[in-house]
Amino acid sequence: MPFRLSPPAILSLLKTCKTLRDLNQVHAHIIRRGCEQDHYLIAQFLTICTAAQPANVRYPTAAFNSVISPNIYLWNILIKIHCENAPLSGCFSLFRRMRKGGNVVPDKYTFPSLIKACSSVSALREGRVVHAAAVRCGTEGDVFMGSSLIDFYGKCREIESAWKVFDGMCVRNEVSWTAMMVGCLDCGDMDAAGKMFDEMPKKNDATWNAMIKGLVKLGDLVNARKVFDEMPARDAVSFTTLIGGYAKAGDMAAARFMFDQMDSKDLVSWSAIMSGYVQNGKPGEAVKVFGEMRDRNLKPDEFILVSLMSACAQLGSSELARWIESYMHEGPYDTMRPHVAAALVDMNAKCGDMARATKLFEEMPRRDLVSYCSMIQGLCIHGRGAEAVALFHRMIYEGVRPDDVAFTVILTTCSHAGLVDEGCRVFDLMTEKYSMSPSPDHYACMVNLLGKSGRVKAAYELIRSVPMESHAGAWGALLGACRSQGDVELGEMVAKRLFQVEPQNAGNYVLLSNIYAEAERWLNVSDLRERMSEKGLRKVPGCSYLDSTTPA
DNA sequence: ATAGGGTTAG
Repeated sequence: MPFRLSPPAILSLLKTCKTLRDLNQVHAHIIRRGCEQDHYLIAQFLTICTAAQPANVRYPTAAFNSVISPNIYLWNILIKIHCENAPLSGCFSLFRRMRKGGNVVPDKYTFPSLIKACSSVSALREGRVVHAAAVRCGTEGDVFMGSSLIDFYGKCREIESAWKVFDGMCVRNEVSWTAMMVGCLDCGDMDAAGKMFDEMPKKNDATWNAMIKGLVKLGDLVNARKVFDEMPARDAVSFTTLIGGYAKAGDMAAARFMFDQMDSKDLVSWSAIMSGYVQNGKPGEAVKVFGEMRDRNLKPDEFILVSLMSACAQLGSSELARWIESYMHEGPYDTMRPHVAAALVDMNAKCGDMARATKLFEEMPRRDLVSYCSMIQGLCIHGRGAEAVALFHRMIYEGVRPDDVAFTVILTTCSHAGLVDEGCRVFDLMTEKYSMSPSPDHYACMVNLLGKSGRVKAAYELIRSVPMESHAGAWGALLGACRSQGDVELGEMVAKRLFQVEPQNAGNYVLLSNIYAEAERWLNVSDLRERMSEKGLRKVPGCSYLDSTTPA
């Protein structure tokens, strides 16, 4: 390093930094030039450090630590960096360190980042401590402080506290009003939210978009669209929110219409339309959108690639899977991030490469619930039920708590593989150890499991005790089991219940009719046919999987 | 330098 750069030169060099290596070089210039105590330069350095390496708080912290007496400006930056990238405990120890020996007084810039860190993990107690500290420092009257507190209490579902802050503020702006309105929306209080929306003196894009999101969340797409249309200037967020709403409602035609109307699509909107297609079982469309995106020379981000991998898993295309993996290998993608790693495992398992899925799974730094489920399901698909059960227990042993989806996956696996005892044990585990109440899907799995092994009576006893309105699927599964076991008496009983719960479902009539037919009780068969036509029910014609891929 | 709005996996 032959030159001694002037501080302004260092600063302009700093702004070009991309990698840790670049930063190291600039840092060396700072030290060489003896600028380590230059507060302004160090402040810029910390900011750019974090922009380049968000997860790495050690480097900016080290640079900060070499400053002998950092001013409040520097402290605030470092605290913010920790609040956005490090565990809450670290943020608080830094805050304590500042208060004890920092020779500085926290100001109105110090607290909002701490509050935000608390709201991101719903740490109510800790947030109250910060609130109290801010009051002691006399900064509670600041608009930023008030707005972050409203957001915090809203996210912690402490709406009364949020109101108290809101009402106590002497100056409010759009952010304060919007945060309060979002608090009302999150509490499901649409009336209060609507009142806030109408009464607030000024709205900006975030306000309008928050209201659209609230309506979308309620499933009220008509009013969401109305607000969208009334909005003075719709931006990418407005479009994307509505696209997400249409996608969740299964209306991909409307989602696509919105998407096509956007004149400046950003990565998030591309991600939203792709995940919409994936959610609605249209993986081919998702892949097509990905192609359009690449035609425009846009670089996909991790969100988009996760959706693409999910689409690939649905297609089961090993060629595409290999392409995606090599594509990601060449780019700046972190395949160890939980969502990405889980998607990779799932894609490989569903595209037939269990060896690759296993390798990726075992190489993960920490295997999370979703990756475990992907692996268990993969083993199930490949007929390796016993290994799937073993993996499920390893997951629990590793301290990962199964949720309802995980239990559905493992129970389906047991049913698929005919592992009756194992399935029953898992079901007991769910209800006893984890005290979860089984969903209709769980009951349906158990009914299939017991039914397959001929224990239709046991299946009947299991679901008789739970309210049947919510368990039509399980009763349907039981009727199917009665059919395959040829149990006419139980079949009749089950069908009678189903006819009450789902009078429109022709499938139940057909199943019972088949049970009668197999028992050669033709009178009952024709009797049932008559009842069906009286109700105007017709069996929906079945079609093969191959036919269903090319719908009319 | 600080606060509010949209996208990801089983």
